[in-house]
Amino acid sequence: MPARARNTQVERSAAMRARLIAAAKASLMDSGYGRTTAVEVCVRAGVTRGALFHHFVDLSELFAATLEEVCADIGRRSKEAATHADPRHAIVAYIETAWAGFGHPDFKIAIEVWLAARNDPSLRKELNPVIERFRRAATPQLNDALAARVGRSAEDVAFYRLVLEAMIGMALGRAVAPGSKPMGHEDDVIDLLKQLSRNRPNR
Amino acid sequence: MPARARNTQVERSAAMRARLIAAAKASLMDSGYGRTTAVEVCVRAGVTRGALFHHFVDLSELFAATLEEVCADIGRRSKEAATHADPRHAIVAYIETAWAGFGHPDFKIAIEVWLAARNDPSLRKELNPVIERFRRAATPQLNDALAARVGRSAEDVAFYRLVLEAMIGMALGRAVAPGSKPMGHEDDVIDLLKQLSRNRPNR
DNA sequence: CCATTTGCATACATTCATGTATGTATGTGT
DNA sequence: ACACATACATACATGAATGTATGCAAATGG
Repeated sequence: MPARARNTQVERSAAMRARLIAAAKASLMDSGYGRTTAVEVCVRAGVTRGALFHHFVDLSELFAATLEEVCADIGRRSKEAATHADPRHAIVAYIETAWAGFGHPDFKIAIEVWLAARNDPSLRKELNPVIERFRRAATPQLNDALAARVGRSAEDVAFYRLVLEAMIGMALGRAVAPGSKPMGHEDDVIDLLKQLSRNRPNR
Repeated sequence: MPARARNTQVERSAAMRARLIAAAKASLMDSGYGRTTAVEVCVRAGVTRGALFHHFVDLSELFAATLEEVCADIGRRSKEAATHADPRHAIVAYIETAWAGFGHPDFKIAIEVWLAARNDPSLRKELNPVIERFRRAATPQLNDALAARVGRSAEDVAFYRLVLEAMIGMALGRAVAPGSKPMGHEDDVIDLLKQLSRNRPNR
């Protein structure tokens, strides 16, 4: 294949699509869903709305793609963190990997879109597959690999839920804080969770 | 004072104001902030927008009044629950009273408005006093009565934060669930928290 | 090298929500 | 009873956001 002077058309197209998604993420990050309009996204991406509606038939489709990317990021970060996690305590390791995902500022994007989907039926329909996949992945009864890590007894599952809900609560707190700044006590809570998990009756 | 055949003007005015707030709560509850418009509220209240803008100069003002009422409800429910709570374990009692507030479906209304305030500067300005009051009330370092209940050591505060964040996480989960239905594991998590608090090193 | 597709911009039509200005009837104080 | 205020409705002006239809230049392929 001959060396091309410029990028091929499909490459630039994919790059534009990625730029639009990145712009949507940025806008969601610091303006929230309510103010993430088509023009807002396009201004950030440096294109007109023509470009946007060429790549996405709908705003809902753009948001779905955005949520998908954010979820993928969360998963990737968690996976990457898992390689460094404490191998002796499965739950402690899980806490670290999960917090690598939920504790990241980008999780605010997921919250924004997710919450918005409740109201907009079109958006909800578009987001449904992504959300459902995420929900299944986070439910020990439906995800055996997860159950293997966090345990299967009722107490284990309850503790797992506690960990998750606390993380989500802190992520929400960050999302509503001006500038999405982390609250002061996040690390304290995570440390406490690890400590509690170490002291739990053995499985 | 002679018995009046009809309500006085100010009474009916206050009733109308209350009806508008109730309509806003209902709309926020099942349509979310994004779809809670002036017409939506007024249709539910059975009046025209003239009535709304007569009682509230702004939509932001309506939302502020709504959030204030919801926060008051939460406080009232917590206070009421406190009379029934376990008197032997302060933290256990606190968990019960707090969950009486956060666990109530109406908390979704607070989440909706609160999150929206991040984007809308006018709304944020209007809501700021209510939010700030709430934040102070929920911070042991700033609320001595609370500190007396949950403890003052670093570990105590961390545990208190864990309780709170988990409750908020569950409230959010309920808010994004279709129909705002409670998730299955809420009571399990609350029970676990109580159990954990009983096993904590004494203060 | 020409025909066609692709990628994006421009312009338009439509919807919808806000806020304001104005009108009116009913209650209220003197 | 009369002047005035209050409570709400009606009508209007404006702005913003969406989605679509159209236009054009560049890339692709036969």
